[in-house]
Amino acid sequence: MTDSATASRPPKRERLVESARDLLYEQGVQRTTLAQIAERADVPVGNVYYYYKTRDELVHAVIESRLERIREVLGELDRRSSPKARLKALTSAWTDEGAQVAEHGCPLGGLVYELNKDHSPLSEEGAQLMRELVDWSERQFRELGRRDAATLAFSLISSIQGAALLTNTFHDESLFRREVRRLGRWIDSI
Amino acid sequence: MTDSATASRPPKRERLVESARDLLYEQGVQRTTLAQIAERADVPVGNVYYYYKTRDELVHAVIESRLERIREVLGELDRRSSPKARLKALTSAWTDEGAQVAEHGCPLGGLVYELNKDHSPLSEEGAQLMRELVDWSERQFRELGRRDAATLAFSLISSIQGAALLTNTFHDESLFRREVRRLGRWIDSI
DNA sequence: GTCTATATAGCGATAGAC
DNA sequence: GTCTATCGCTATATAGAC
Repeated sequence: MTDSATASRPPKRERLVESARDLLYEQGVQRTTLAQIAERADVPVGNVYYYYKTRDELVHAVIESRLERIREVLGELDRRSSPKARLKALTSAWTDEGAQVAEHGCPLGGLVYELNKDHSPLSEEGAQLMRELVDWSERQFRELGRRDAATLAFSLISSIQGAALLTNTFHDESLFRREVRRLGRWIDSI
Repeated sequence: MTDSATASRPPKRERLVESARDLLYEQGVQRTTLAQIAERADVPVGNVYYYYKTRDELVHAVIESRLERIREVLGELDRRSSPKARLKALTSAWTDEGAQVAEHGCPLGGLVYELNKDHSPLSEEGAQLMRELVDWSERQFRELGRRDAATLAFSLISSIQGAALLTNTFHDESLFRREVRRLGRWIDSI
C-alpha cells in the first residue's frame, strides 16, 4: 500500500491540481490563494510546496490539465462523420455547461483573460488553450472547402467566448443557449 | 488660487480616477495596487484615503467614469441619420483602439470580467456597462424593424467582446479589424 | 488639505521536526 | 513523505504631525 491512509482517494498531487483547477475557475486566478487550494484538497498548506515549488508551477499544472482535456474532447469530436456535425458538437460542449457558464463564465476564457495580464510564460501557455480550439475549428471549415476557414474559426470561437462573458455578466443561461443555437444555424448555412 | 502648487494640473481627486482607470485597464483590477495608482497620479499613498475611503470606492469611481464615457459616445452616435450607420459607427469605436485591444484587451470587457468574480455591489455596477451597450444596440435593431432585436444586439456585443479577448490573447490587431469588418457586412445585410 | 509614518493582516514561501 | 511553525514581504488602511 503505497497510497495514503484513507484508502482509494486520489493522491495528493492530483487532488491539488483538481482543487486548483476548480478554484481558479470559480474565483479567478488572482483571487485564489494557496491556503484555499490546500484546504479544498485536504492537504496542509506547507505541504503544497513538496509537490509544487511555486504557485506558478501549480497554475501551470492547471493549464496543462485543461489542455489535455481540450485535446481529449476534440479527439472525441473527430470521430463524427461530417465537419458540420463536429463543429456543432463543439458548440454543444459549451451549452452542456450552460449553468456553470452563467455562474462563473467560460472555464477557458476566464483563465486566458487573466493569463493575458500575466508577464510570465504562463501567458503564452494560456494562449495555447485558445489556439487549440481555433486551429481545430479552422480544420473543419477547411474541410468544408472554405478558403476563409481561419476567419470563420476565429469568428466562431470569438462568438462563443463573448457570449460566455455576457451570459456570466447577466447571470442568464438562456442567453447562452440562444446564442449557441444561432451559431448552429450559422454553421448549417455555410 | 485654490488649486495646487503646479498651476493648471487637474485636481488630485480627478488625477486619481484617471490613473486608476488606466492602470485597471492595463494591469487588471486585482493586480493593481493603491501604491501604483497613487504614484502615477503623483499623489502620496496615504493621501489617497482623504479622497476615497476604501479601494472599492475608487474602483467604483472608475466604473462611473467608464459609464459616463459610454453614454457620451452613444449620445454622439445617436446623431447619425440611420440605425445601420449608428451600429457600424459603434463597431468603429473599437477598431479605433485596435492597438490597445491587442495589447490589453477591451477596456470594458476586462473590467466586467473581473467584476463578475467580485462579491460586492461593484459586480452589478460592472454589468451596467455591458447593459448600456446591449440596450442601445437593441434600440437600433428595433428601429430596423427586427423583432429579434434583443438577440441581435446580444450577438453583436458578444462578437466584439470575444474578438477582443482572442485579439488580446494572440496579440494581433489585424484579427480584430478583420472580425469587425465582418460584423459591418453583417449589419449591412440585415 | 496634505503628507509621513506606521499599524495590521494576509500572502507566498521556507525550515526543520517527525 | 508529511506536517507545523514561522519568516519576510507587500497590501490596505489608519494616526497624527504639519
